[in-house]
Amino acid sequence: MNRVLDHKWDLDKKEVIALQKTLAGGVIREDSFERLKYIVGVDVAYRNRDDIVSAAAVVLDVDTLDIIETKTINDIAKFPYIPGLFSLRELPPIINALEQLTITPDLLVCDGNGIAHPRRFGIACHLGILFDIPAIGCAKTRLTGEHSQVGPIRGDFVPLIDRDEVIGSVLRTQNEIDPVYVSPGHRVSLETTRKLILKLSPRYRLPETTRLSDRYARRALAEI
DNA sequence: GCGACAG
DNA sequence: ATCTTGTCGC
Ligand SMILES: [Mg+2]
Repeated sequence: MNRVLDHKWDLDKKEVIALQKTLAGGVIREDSFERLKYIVGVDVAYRNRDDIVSAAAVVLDVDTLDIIETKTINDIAKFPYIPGLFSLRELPPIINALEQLTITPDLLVCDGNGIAHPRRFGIACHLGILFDIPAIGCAKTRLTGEHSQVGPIRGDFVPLIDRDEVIGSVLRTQNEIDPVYVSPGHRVSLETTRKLILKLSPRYRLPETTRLSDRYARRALAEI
């Protein structure tokens, strides 16, 4: 698969924020896709000792959740982790892994937020925009936004709100288990984002895409 | 200035 | 996210 857009990555904090504000204008928050058959989960594993990182892209069939294709790559971290600028650290290796895939996936699932971000441009938006492919984000903890308490049953959810705007959902994927924070990344609506994450999380708190990509990335890092 | 803060 | 020893359980 190939990018339809690219930009400089060697930027300082100030430049990244400016870039996010510019690219955020291109994010599409409504459903805009033909089909959602092949779903790809992406994640990165880190080794602090030498800053070597491994990224994995795992393609699943959305209906059976069977693994269709997987690719892993090794790289070096070139940007620190800064809340709000997460995509600059994690996206380079992820893009590298995605470009190794022979299949062009219909949906990108990120381990982090989409528009549930201070500038409405989390990692799922950034990745979705670069490939112009539908994307959604599923974070384990909150970055920004407020919400009321969510019900205890799988499927229960409450809106995540920031500055009078709904930016995502706090979704219970398993009964009695901590909820996740889901938000649109690109070309997917709030409702479809919830429906997809729920479908991808039939047995565990996190979607299979996130669980598998995390596992493959760590396995690759352990081998070098 | 203080507190918050995806992975 | 990673670091980090032993320890509990199947
Ligand atoms: Mg991760």
